[in-house]
Amino acid sequence: MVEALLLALRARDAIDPDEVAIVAGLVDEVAMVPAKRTVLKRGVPLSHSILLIEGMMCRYKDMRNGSRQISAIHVPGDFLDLHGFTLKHLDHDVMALTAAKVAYVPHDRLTRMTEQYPHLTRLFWFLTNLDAAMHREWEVSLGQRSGAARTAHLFCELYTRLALVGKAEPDGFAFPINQTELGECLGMTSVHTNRVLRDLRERGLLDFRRGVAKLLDPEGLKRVAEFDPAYLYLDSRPR
Amino acid sequence: MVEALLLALRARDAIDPDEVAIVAGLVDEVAMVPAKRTVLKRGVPLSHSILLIEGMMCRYKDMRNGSRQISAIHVPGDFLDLHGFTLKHLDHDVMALTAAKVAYVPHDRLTRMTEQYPHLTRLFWFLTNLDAAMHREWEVSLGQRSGAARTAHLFCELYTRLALVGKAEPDGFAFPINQTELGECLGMTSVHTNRVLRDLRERGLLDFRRGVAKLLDPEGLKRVAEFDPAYLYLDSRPR
DNA sequence: CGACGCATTGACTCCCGTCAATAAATGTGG
DNA sequence: CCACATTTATTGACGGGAGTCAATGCGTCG
Repeated sequence: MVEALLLALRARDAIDPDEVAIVAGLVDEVAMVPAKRTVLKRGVPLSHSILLIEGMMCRYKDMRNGSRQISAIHVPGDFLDLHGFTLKHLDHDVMALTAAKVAYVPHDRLTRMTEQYPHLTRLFWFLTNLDAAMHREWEVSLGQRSGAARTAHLFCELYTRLALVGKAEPDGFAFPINQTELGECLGMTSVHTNRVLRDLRERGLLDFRRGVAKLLDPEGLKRVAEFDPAYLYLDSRPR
Repeated sequence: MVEALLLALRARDAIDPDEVAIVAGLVDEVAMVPAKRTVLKRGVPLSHSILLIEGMMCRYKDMRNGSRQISAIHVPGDFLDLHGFTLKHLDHDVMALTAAKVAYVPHDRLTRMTEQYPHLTRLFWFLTNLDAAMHREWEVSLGQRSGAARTAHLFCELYTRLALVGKAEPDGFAFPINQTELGECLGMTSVHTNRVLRDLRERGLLDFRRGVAKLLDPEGLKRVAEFDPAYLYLDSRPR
């Protein structure tokens, strides 16, 4: 159940067998979620956090005019709302992009973890700081990168993160999202997203169609994106 | 020394006197920093976190073409790099916008805090989650808001945060930043920033000149910005 | 007083949004 | 398996917000 989470943690620090058991013991129930379902609404008091086991989800905020900004994409092994443990309610919504499987982690178990297991506490704290690091990189994308570079960057990031939990193919990955939603990640309209995707395809960099991403030229894509995975903290060291 | 931090914490949860002493005891040395100085460089191993006592700073990332994105502004009471405690090195730089006063908090003291004081640990964890919430709101600004709305939003946010630590006047606040740097927060060039500021001034919403921001029409500014302070979590409750 | 940083403005360009039409893919019921 | 509806992708035409380049003005300070 927590295998993907352990892969993510082990990429950042050593986890001993006791800790594996404790992490596994955090999970209460497991549930299935249909695609497109909003699973967390802003402002609602929280009593548990949700670990994504299978599928993909996203965090987003809606504007009054109907537009939407997606602020993060979630892959298996990610918590959707570990930050909700200390925030107590969210400032954003979370929605399933695909049918998904999730595990519930009651906040009282996390509280107990903070009382008894400081190293795991720091690791979980690290996970929320990693979320923030990704948010910062998205700020850079939205503020400074061109449409094409920002699109390329998103695909580089997702490839890296999915590969870490064994969900990527050698040349690409499944990314079941439409162009409207992709545009909502990138701060672009679906029309412009479509044009950017055509441009990247014609340049032999990326082919994204029908929910499948093929990295035609990974190195070229990284170059266009100015992608440096340092912000993903893929170095195992004591935390 | 830690008064502003305590103001920020008390706005979010009750702090008992023992905890005040522990927080005060986290601080090691205090230092002055001249304006424009980069105080933290990405990638450098960290052994302490830095609390901002006086002045303003920012987090930023530089692009290869010389452009820069500022991803956060810091006010007194903010940690510049509390996330560095678990990340161990930063993914961004931090620079002083003004002359500033900072306090060093050794990581080993924070580690001891995680071992002995779970409630304070959760509060400090909360602070980093608050950073992430602000990053998310900036993503929304950069992705969805127009230049004028995003500028208005930034000033609304800063007014709220500065007022919380007693650094705002009734009708505005000191914000010692030039239009180039302001543009780097907003993902715009300095030229366009200038035009947006003129527009907001002519509309009677905001007057920002020579490092001083006057909110001419706070309600109108909030309306233009679609500013909802919920993401700043200004509700005191057990964490 | 002169140098420098910063602010302001104009002219021009272009990336990207808007509006709209059409095609292609997907789903659904009979 | 077909007919139809719905969603999604694609493309064109047009306009506007924001970038670029460049000139000028202004405030500060050694």
